[in-house]
Amino acid sequence: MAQTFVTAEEVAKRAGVSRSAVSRTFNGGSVSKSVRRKVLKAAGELGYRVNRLAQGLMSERSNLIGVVGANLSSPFISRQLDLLSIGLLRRGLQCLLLNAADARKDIAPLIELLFEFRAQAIIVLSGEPPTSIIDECIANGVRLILINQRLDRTDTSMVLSDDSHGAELAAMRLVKADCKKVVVVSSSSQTPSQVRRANAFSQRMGIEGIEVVAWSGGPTSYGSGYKAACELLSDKTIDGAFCVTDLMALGFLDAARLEMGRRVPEDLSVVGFDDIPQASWKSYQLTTVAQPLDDLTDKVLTALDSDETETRLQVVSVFMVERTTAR
Amino acid sequence: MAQTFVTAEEVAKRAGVSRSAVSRTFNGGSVSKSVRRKVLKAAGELGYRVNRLAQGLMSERSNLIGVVGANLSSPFISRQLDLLSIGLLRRGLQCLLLNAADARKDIAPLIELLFEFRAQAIIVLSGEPPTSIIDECIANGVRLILINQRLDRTDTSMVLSDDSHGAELAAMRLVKADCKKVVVVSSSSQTPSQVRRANAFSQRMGIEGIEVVAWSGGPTSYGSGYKAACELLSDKTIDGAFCVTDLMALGFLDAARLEMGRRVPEDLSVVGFDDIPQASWKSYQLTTVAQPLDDLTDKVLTALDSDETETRLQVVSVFMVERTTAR
DNA sequence: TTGAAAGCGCTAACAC
DNA sequence: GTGTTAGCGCTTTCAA
Repeated sequence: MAQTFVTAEEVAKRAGVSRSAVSRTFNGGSVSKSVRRKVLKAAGELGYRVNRLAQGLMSERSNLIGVVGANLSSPFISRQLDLLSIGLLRRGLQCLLLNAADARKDIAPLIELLFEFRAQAIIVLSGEPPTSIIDECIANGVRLILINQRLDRTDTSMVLSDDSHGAELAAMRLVKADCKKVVVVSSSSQTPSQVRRANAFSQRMGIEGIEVVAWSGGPTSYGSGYKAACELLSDKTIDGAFCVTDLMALGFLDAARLEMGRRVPEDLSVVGFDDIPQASWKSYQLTTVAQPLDDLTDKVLTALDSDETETRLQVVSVFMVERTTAR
Repeated sequence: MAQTFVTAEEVAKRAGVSRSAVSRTFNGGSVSKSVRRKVLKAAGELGYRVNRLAQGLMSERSNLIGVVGANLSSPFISRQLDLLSIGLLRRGLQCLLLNAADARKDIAPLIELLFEFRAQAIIVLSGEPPTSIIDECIANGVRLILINQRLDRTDTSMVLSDDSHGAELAAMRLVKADCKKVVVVSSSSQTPSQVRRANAFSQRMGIEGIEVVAWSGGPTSYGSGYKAACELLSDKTIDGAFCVTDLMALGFLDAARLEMGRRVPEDLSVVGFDDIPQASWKSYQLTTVAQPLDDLTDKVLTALDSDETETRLQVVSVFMVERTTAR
C-alpha cells in the first residue's frame, strides 16, 4: 500500500541524464534522438508515469473539468453525461464528476470543492449556482457553463434548448389534433426548463383559445406521469396532454391506456419532450419534441474551448418527432 | 482568464501569521483560537481555497478515485454510476470519470491516465484490464476494483452479482411455467456476466431435459432483443425465453406481442435480468432477476475502505421479482 | 502554539 | 541540445 510511484528523478538517474531531459522527453521539448531513447527505455523499465498533479501545480492548468449534476440515472441526464464524458476525454480533458443528489438545492459546496481541485471549467447539468459562487468563478478565471439554465448575466456561458419553441410546437400539434381541452403536466421540482415549457405551452393555448388545466406534482418520473393521468382523466372531456418530459409522458400514457381506459390517439393525444430512447419503444411510440443531445454537447464543448468572452448564450434548436400518440 | 487563486502565503501575510499557521488552520492542526480566527477572516476576505493538487503532492493522497466504464447511458450502468458517485462524495472522495466508449476493447490507456492523476483507487464498471496493468496497479499501491468481472487472481478486489444463481432462478421459473422449448438471448458483446448467465441457464435447462436454443447478436440493447424475437418466434413451438438483460427482454417482449402476435404469458413466458426501472412499467411488468444495486455499491465502497488485502471477492445475491410475464 | 526551513514532483528560464 | 537553478502551493519536521 505504501508503495510509491517512480519519479522523474529516478528515471533521469537510470538513464544517465538530467531531470529536465526527462521532463522534455514527455512534453515534446527538444531532445536528441539518443537521449529520448535512453529516457524512454528507463521510464519503461521503471514504469514511470508523469505526475499530473505536480504538472498542474506549475502550469496552473489542472486539465480537470468539473461536472455537477443530479438525477444521473434518468434517461435524459445519463445520456447527456455519457456524451459529455466522451467529448471531454477526446479533447484530452478529465471529468471530475460530483453528484448533486445530496445537495439538490445548494450546489455551492460542490463548486467550492471543484475550486480546490483547480478545475479549469465547471459544467452544471442541473441546479442553479448562487450568485456569489458565480462571481467567485469569474474572479478566479474558472469558466462556468450552465445547461438549460438561463441567468441574467453576460459573464457566464449558457447552453439551453429552445424550450419555448418546443412547447409551442407541442401546442400546435395538439391544436392540429383538434383537441378541445388539454392538460399540461410537470413535476413539482419546477426546474427552469419545465417552467418555461409549461408556460409557453399554456400561453400558446391561450392564444388559440383552448382550455388548459395545469397539473404538477412529484418528482420528474414515470410514476408522477402515471399519477397525473389517474387524477386528471376522470374528466372525460380532456382529449389532449402535453407532458414536459418524456419520462412523465410515458407514465401518463400507460395510466391513460391501461388504467383509465383511453385509446391513444383516438380519444386522447399525448405529446412529450426530450425524445429519450424509451419514447421510441414499440409499446409507446411517443410523439415528442426532440432535444438533439449531440448538438447540445457540441455547444458545451465549444463554450469550453472559446478562450474569451465569446458566445455567451447558445440555444440548441428542437424539433417535433412524429410518432403515433397524437392524432 | 489569467486570474489566479489566492495562495496560503497571501492569507498568512494578511492575517499577520506564518504560512504554516494557515496550513494548520485548514487541516485541524493545533492553533490558538485567536490565530485561527485571524486566518479564517483573512481567508474569507481573500476567497482562499486550499489547493488540493499541491496538497496531494505532499501527502501522496490525491483523494481521486478513478471510475472507468462504457455504456454510461444504459439504465443499468447509469444507475450504478449514480449510486457510486453519491457514495464516493459522501466519503469525501472525488470521482474522476473516464468514459470507455472509445476504448471498448482496451481500457489500458484509460487506467494509465488515472495513474498519472495519482488516483488512489480505480473502479472498473465494464471492460477487462490487461494483466500488465493490474500488476502495475499493485506495484504502485493503487487499489483496483472490478465489477462483474471475475479474474483468477487474489490480489485485486472483485464485486460480482451471483449470475449463475440468478440464471438458475430464471431457468427454474420457466420450468415452473411448464415451458417445453426455450430460448436464451444475449448480445454479441459477450461480456463475462452475460456469458455466465447464458451458460448457467443452458446447463440448468439441460439437467431439466428442456430444449434450449441460444441466440446472440447486436449490442446490449432494446433493439437487439426486438430483433431476437422477430427471428426466433417464427418457430411456434417456443414457449419460453430468458433474456440476459432487461433491456433486451423489453425489446423481446414488444416484438413478441406487437410483431409476432404472441400472448404473454399465455403463449410465451419471458424472464429478464437486472430489474431496471423500465421493467416495472405498466406496459411491461417484466418478471426478472434483480441485482440489488445499492448492495453492490456498498460492497464496492467497502472494498475501497478496507486498508489491507481483505475480502477480495464479494458476491451480491440476486432474487426473483415476480411480475406478469411468466406463467 | 508558532515560525523557519526543507522538500513533494514537476516545469521553465537561463546559461552553456 | 543539455544541465543547472529556481520556483509552483502546500505540509511537515524541527526548534524555539
